Amino acid sequence: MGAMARYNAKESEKHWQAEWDARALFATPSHSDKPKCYVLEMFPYPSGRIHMGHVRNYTMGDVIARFRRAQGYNVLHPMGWDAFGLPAENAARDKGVSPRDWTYENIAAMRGQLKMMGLSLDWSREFATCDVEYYHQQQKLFLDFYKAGFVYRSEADVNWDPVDMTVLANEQVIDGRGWRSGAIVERRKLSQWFFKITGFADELLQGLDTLDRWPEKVRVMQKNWIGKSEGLRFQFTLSNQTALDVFTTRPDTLFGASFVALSPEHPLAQELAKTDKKLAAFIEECRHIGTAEADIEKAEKKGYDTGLTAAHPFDTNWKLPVMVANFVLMGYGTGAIFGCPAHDQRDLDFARKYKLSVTPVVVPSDADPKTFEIGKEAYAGPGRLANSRFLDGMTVEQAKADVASRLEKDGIGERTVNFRLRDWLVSRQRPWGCPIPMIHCEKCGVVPVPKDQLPVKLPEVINFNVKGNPLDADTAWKITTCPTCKGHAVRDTDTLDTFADSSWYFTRFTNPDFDEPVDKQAADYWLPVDQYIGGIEHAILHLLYARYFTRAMSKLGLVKVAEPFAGLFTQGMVCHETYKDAEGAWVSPEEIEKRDGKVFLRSSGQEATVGASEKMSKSKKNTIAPETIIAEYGADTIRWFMLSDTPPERDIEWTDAGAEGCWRFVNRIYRLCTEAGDLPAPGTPVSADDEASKALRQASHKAIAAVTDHLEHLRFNSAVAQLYTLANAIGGAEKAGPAARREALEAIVLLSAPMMPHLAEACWQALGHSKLVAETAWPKYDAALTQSNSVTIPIQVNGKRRGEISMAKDADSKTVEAAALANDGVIRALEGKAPKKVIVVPNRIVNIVA
RNA sequence: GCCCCGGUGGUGGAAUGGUAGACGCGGCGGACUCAAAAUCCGUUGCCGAGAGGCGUGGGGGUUCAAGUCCCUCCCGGGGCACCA
Repeated sequence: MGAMARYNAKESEKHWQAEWDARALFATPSHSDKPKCYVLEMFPYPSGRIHMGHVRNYTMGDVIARFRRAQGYNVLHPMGWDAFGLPAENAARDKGVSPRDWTYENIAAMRGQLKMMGLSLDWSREFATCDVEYYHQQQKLFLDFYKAGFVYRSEADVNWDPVDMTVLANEQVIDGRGWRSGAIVERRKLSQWFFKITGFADELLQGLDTLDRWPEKVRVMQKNWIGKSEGLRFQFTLSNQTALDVFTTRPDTLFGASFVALSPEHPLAQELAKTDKKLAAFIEECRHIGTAEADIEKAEKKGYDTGLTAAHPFDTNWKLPVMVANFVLMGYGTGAIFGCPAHDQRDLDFARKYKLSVTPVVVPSDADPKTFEIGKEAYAGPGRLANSRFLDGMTVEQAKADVASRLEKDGIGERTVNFRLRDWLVSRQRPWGCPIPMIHCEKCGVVPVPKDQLPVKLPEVINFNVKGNPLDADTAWKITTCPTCKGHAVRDTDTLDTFADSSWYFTRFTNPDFDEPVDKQAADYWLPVDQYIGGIEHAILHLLYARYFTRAMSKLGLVKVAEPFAGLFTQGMVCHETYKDAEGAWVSPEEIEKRDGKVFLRSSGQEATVGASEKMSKSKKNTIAPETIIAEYGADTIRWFMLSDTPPERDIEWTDAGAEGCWRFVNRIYRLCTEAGDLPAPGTPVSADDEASKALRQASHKAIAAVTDHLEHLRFNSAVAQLYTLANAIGGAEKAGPAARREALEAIVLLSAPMMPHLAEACWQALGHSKLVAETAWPKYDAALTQSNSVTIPIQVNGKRRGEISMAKDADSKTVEAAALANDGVIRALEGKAPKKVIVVPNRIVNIVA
């Protein structure tokens, strides 16, 4: 045994990364007899540096990729860059650099940082969405979608900055003002491109049921977002002889109606406001309550009586007042409703305020219809109809169907399905995105760019010293000829929402060099992604858009699958303590030091206050730079930290003490392997001859079984705990034979390899192997060795633990019962009483009922 | 308001209805050292000298047995929101 050698992570990691590269171990072959496994993490925006969130995300993905590779799968594990978007434009404007150069420089820097993490990525497939070749293929897809009728053009509101003469993204509008100019933002109508995602609303909803390896939470969020509701659309005839369309999901409550309400934005309300100043003022008031004040006014239901009445469809003598109400949304249904206060809380609040009638028409089964009354709470549950003429006695479902059928027969109603989901507006008036391959001709109108004239490339130089969209101002780029009539025409100067870029990149990874968007053979082999990993913040939009794209592509015959991600995992955030100085300004972790459980500023020695642990963010100055940690301890330590202790779906807190603990463990494994003493040659068969060897062998095989199972289920923290347990067993097994010790050491190296791949290679070499761990199969366990042949069985008396006995495994119940009753603690607890009943659960527990 | 998750030692967290607190961090005691670091050994839910008692947010229930299942309430986090 030599002096304790410390593991030189820096040198070792560089060395093994070079070895993996030299053997191209992670380049995925296009043909293989092995089963496939596609592991993917959400690709990053190239901001310039990786952060702890990336480290956590990519570590988890890498563990799965390496684990599956060792298990004999053909693994695809690619990486790329979500490279279009606003930050590059901002950098270009602020620093005068080209967005292209800025982006590619950031990519180079981040690629270097990711490589330092030792991720088993197939870098040969790397691309950025701003690569001409990628957006070229995306333009072809856009044209395919257009041809198939998945794309249409329509007017839509945009945020317009009248000073900068530009369209703003929602996040660029702060308190109603442009973030850069400070000008009050106006709403403007522009002709915009839409993807008709609503055409797939039902499919996208039903598809959720097939995604059994998605978090329930995400499926619920998507379901709510799509927001399907089935109901009835029908007409009221108003006192001014016009017809008013309303939508309801509760046609059964029609006899409980006490008013009809319009959205303030409803055309009829607008029309009436022209001659009714008070109504105009009310509508104006509603408009103001819009966003910020909504919280203050906190949902007080308000209305205005238009003086019109609506005739009840089943009794034309029955007149309902027509109100304009602030809680009716124009964007949902028809923008008009009938109110049934007894069975809808909003309607009830409204009715009480304006003293409208409240008639219960659905009575719960445990209530008496004669006396059932509505107080402050509307009743929305099941029951039988009452006060409803021909509907009386029916269930809610029966009454819904009956009303719908009658109104359909009368020709004034129709059953409809309503979705909350809207079509996807994809036009962006921005220069750093995928140009929309369309041409506007004075004579021919909107004409697609013929595929053989693609790509529509972004200009080499984008001039930001203009008002508005640089592409629009670039006449040389914009002016073109019409592909149809050869006449004067201009290009569409909008680019696609960057969510489009990330909606099919995983498909492109299956063959990124193909000269069409999709190599069907490759895509059909690799898709769906078996395990997708990313942040919960993408639970709705990115994942829904990607699902939509895949379905649309599937309809076009480009891919076989309808659902792109068979398995989804959403990891938690990385948090850190926050610090503030005496003035209340945020202070970064590097600026403080801890002494005697207190925190002081390094610069002044002043005491600082410690705040809650929060998501690492620049604004709260509580970030830790991954490269600093890697430089200090190496990539394996930071990877191990990210996997330890905290379940992967929860938020993890970065602590220095925890990082040091991880580094100590790295060294402990290294020492166990390098100071193992004499071991038999690799491959020597093991037999358990003595107790100590047998115990160690059992520990090894239990660990193999447990770690394998935990990794299968992404329980990284539990896998980590098992490895600590095995390390403890090896450390305490001086008496075990050399063969059993070799077996245990090899197990711990192979099992920890997906998490700490560089350390594993160094240890594997120290154990005398010439092949790399990255080329070595996952260890197998001997089931006989995962169980001991004697078991400790606790004995309870009346459910309280009073003793324990050691028994042979699978000993028969009578023997166990006799031993239990003979136990001292049990005898004491029984106090001479005879047991009434003895429950023996084999190998687990005995409970004596006295 | 509705829909999801959560609530376990000082702390992060384990636990197919069957020994609550595995494993890590931290603490305490010790060994080695001139000393420190590193390392190693022991110990560590609470009360109690001990026997023992009490303990998984509160209350109730099912069961031989409940952190786990059921009811109810409280607290924290997330999502959606006047969606008719």
